[in-house]
Amino acid sequence: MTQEIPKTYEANKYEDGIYKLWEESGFFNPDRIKSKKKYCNILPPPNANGELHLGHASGYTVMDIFGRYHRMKGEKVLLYPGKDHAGIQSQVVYERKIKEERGISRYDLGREKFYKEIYDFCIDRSNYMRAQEKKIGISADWSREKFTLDPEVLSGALETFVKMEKDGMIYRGERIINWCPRCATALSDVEVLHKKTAGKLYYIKYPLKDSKQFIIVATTRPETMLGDTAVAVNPKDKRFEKLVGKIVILPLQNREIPIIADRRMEMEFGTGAVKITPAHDPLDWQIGKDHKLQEIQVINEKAEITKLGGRHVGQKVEEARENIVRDLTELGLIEKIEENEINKSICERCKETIEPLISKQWFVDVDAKKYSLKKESLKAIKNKQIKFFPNNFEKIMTQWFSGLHDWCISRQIWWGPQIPVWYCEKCGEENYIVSIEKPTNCPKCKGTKLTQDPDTFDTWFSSGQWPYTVLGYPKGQDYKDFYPTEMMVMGRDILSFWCSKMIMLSLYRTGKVPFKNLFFTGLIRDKDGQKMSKSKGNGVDPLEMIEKYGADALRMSLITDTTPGLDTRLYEEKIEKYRNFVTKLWNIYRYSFSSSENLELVEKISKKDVRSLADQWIVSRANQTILETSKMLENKNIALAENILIKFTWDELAAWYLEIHKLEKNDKVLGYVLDKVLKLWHPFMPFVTEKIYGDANKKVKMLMVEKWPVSDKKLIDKKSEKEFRDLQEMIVKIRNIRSSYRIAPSEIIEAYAKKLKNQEIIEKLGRVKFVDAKKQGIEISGKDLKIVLDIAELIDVEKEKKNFAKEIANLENLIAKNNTLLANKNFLASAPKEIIDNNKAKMIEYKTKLKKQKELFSNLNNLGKQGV
RNA sequence: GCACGCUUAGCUCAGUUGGCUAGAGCGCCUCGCCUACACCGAGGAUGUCGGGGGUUCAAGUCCCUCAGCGUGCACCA
Repeated sequence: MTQEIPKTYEANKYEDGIYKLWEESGFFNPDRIKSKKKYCNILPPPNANGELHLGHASGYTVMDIFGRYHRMKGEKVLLYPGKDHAGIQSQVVYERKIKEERGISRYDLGREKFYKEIYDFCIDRSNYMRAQEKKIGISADWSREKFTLDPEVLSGALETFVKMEKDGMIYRGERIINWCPRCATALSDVEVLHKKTAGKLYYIKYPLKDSKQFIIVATTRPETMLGDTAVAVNPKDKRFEKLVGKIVILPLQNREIPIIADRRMEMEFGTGAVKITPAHDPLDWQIGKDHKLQEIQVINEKAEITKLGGRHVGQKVEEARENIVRDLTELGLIEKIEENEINKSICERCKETIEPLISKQWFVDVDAKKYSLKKESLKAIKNKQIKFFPNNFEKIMTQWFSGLHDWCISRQIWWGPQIPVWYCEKCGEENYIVSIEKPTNCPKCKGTKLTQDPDTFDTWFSSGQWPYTVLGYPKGQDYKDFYPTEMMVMGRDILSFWCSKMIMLSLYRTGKVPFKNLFFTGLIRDKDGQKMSKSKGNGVDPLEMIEKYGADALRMSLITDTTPGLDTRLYEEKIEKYRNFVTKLWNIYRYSFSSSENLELVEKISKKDVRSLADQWIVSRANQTILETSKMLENKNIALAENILIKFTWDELAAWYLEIHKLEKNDKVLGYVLDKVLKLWHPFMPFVTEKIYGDANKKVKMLMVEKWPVSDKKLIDKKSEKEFRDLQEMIVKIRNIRSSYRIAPSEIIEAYAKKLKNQEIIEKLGRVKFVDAKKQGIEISGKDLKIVLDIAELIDVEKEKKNFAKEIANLENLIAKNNTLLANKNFLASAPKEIIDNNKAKMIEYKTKLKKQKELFSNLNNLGKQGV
C-alpha cells in the first residue's frame, strides 16, 4: 500500500480538481443547505481593473476560514462575491493603457465609446480575477456574483440619491474642493493623501497704502498671492493692533486689499500676518465667506494661472511660483526665504498635487435636519451594534465619524454611474429634476430638451451601499434571509473609505447596521517591513506562490502569528515552512494508511476502545484540542487556533503518538484522531484535507460539509495526560543524556529499573534495553520511576554534579517562592480554589523532585569515589 | 497638535479571562539509527517581557508616566 501513496503531496496536481468538486457539489450556494442558522459574509468587491494581490488573498483566507467553519457547523453559509467598477482608479488604469498601447486619450474616443471600452475591460478583468480568486480556495457562491454596475445593484444605489434629495440631504453648490489636475475631477477629503515634503516659506512685504510701511506675510505658495483679497491677523496680536482696517496694496496686481482680524490666525506662525486667498485655500475660503471677501480664481483646473493672474497667465503653478518670487525679489519685496517642511496634498489614485479650487459640485449633508448620517452612525457604534476586531478600531471609527464633513460625491470623470439629475434647457440648472429614468418632459415648462448632469458618482457612493444592494433590498429573499450580515472582513486601510460609508448609508436606507462583526486585517509587508508595491518590485505574487507551494501553504502563511488590524510580513521562507507542514500532514496520513489495511476514519469512539496510556492521552488531547480550537474560532482568534492545531498535530500526534502506534497499534484510536485532525484543519487548509479525506474514506464523502467536531468531555482525561507527560519527561531525559555524551542513536544502552511500566515505549523512544540485573551508572528519575543507565564509564562526574546542582538550586528557588505564596493569608483568602490547589500540587511535585535529585546527586558521588 | 498602535530570544512574531518554572518559527551549535516524512528526526544555547511608578494575594497581561518607533486624522498660511 505504501507505493500507492506518494511521499509528498503535490498541491498543484490536485487543487483545481478539488475546487471543481466543491463547486459542482453546489454547497457554495446556501440554498443547498437546510438550516435555520444563517451566516453571511459579503466579500469586499475588488477593483475590476487589475489582478489578485496579497491583500485580497489575505482577506479571502480569513473570510474563508470563518465561512468554512460555520458551514461545517451546519449553518446556511453565504460568502457573497462581487466586483467594483472603481471609478477613478479604473479610469486612470484604462487611460494609461490606451495611451501606452494606442497613443490616445479618452477625448480621442469620446465619452460614449470610452465608457463602453472600459466597461468591457472591467468585465474582462473580472473574469480573469474570478479565476484567480478560486485558486485561493474561497468557498464563495459564484452563482450570485454581482458587479457594482449591474442594473439591479445600481438602481438601488441611485434610489438612495433620490431619497436623500427628497430628505434634504443633498445640495449642489460652489465650494472649495480638492481638485486633481491630472484626473480632472473633484475629490472627497478621504481621497487626498498628505505627504510631508521639504518646502520653502517665503516672507513677502506687502506695502501699506499711503505709507512707506510694510506688513510682512509668510506663505508657502507665493503664486496664490495673485488672488489675495485680504491680509489677516489675530485680533489679540498687539503687533498688528493698529493696522487692522488699513489697506494694503497687493504687489504685482496693484489691488487694494484690507487688513482684517480673525481669531483663526496663529500668532506664533511666520510673522502672524497671513495673506488670504479665498479661491485657493480651504481655510481662506471659510474666512472669505465670514468676512464677505471677493473670491478671485487665479489658478484653473489644469493648475495654470488664469487671465485674472495678469501677466503670468498660462503658466503652470510651479513655473509661476518661480517667476513671481523673481519679480518680487527685483522689487525688493522678499524679506527672506526659509526652509520649511510642508504637508503636500496629493491625489490618492495618481499622486498628482491637489489644487484647492472653488467648483460647483454635489454634496451630501452628513448632518442634515431630517436625518443625520453622522449622528446615527455614532449612535449605532456607541450602542455596540457592531463588534470590532480588534476592539480599539471602534474608537478610531468613532473619532472618524466625529470629525466628518460634508461629502463631495460628484466626480468629473466619465467612468461610473451618472448623477440622476436632469436640466431643462429653458428652466436652467437651478430647477433641476431628480429622476433615475430620463423624464419625458420638464415638469415646469413641459419642454423636452433635457440633458443629464455630466458628473458621475464617487465610487464609494455605490460600493458603500453594497451590503444591501447586492442582497436585493428591500424585497429580495437574500436580504430577508441574511441582512444584517454576520461578518465583514476588510483591510484596515479602507476604514475611512468603505467601512464608514457602509455604516452610514446602510443605517439610512435599512435602519440597521450592515454587519454584526467587523474584522480588520493588517497590511501585508515584505521581509523588511516595507510596503509591497509594483514600483519597488518587492511584491509577492500570490498566484506564483500557489503554483509553487500550494494554496494551503499560502493561506497558512498569511494568517500565522497575525493579530487583527496589525500589519504582518510575508516572505517565501514562511510559505515554504507551511508547505512543509502540509507535507507533514500528508505523511501522517501516509504512515497511518500504510501501517494498517483496515484503518478507517471514525467519527465516534467508545471508552472501551481507548486502551493504553498513549491512547488515553492522545484521545484526551484530541478532545481538548477540539474544545480550544473551537473557542479560538468563536473569539475570532485565527492565529491562536492555528497554533493550537499545529502543536497537536506535529508535536503530539506525529512526534509521539505515531511512534508509539508502531509498537501498539490501535486503529480505532488512530482513525478517530485523524478524523478530528482533518476536520479541524479543513477551514485553514481546505485542499489537502479534502484530498486526504476523499482518499482515505471508502464511502463517497465530502469533508467540506462534514460536521465540525464536538468535544466529548468524557474522553478528556487529565490524569492520563499527566501520566503520559511524566513518561515523555523520562524519555526526554534519556535522550538528553545520550546527546550530552554523544552516544550514537544506533547504540542501544542497557538500563535497569524497578517497577517498570511502559517498557517498550521507553525502550523504543529512548533507544535503551532493560535488563534484569541491577546496574551501576547514571540515574534518572521521574514521578514514580527510577532508571539506571549503564554508561558509568562515560560519565563526567564533575559535569553531572554541576547539572544537578543547577537543577537543585532551581527547585529550591521554586519551593521558596511557593512557600511564601502559600504562607500568604491574603493569597489563600482571595485566590480561586483552583489556583491554590494547583500551587499545593506543584509544591508536592517540586519537593519530590528535589528529594530525588538530591538522592541522585549523592549517588553520583559514590560513582565518583569508585573511580569508574 | 490630537488620536491609535507597537516595543517579549540574534531576526520575525504569538502570548486567551491577570494565575502551570514566559512560547513558536527562522537562524545558530551538536548529533543523526530506526523505510511516514531530509519538505525529516533527537538534543542544546540565547529573555532584568522598552525605562520608572502604581493597583492586586498575584502583572508580559490592568492603570499612570517617560522614551523610541509606526499609523491615522487635523493642520501651521
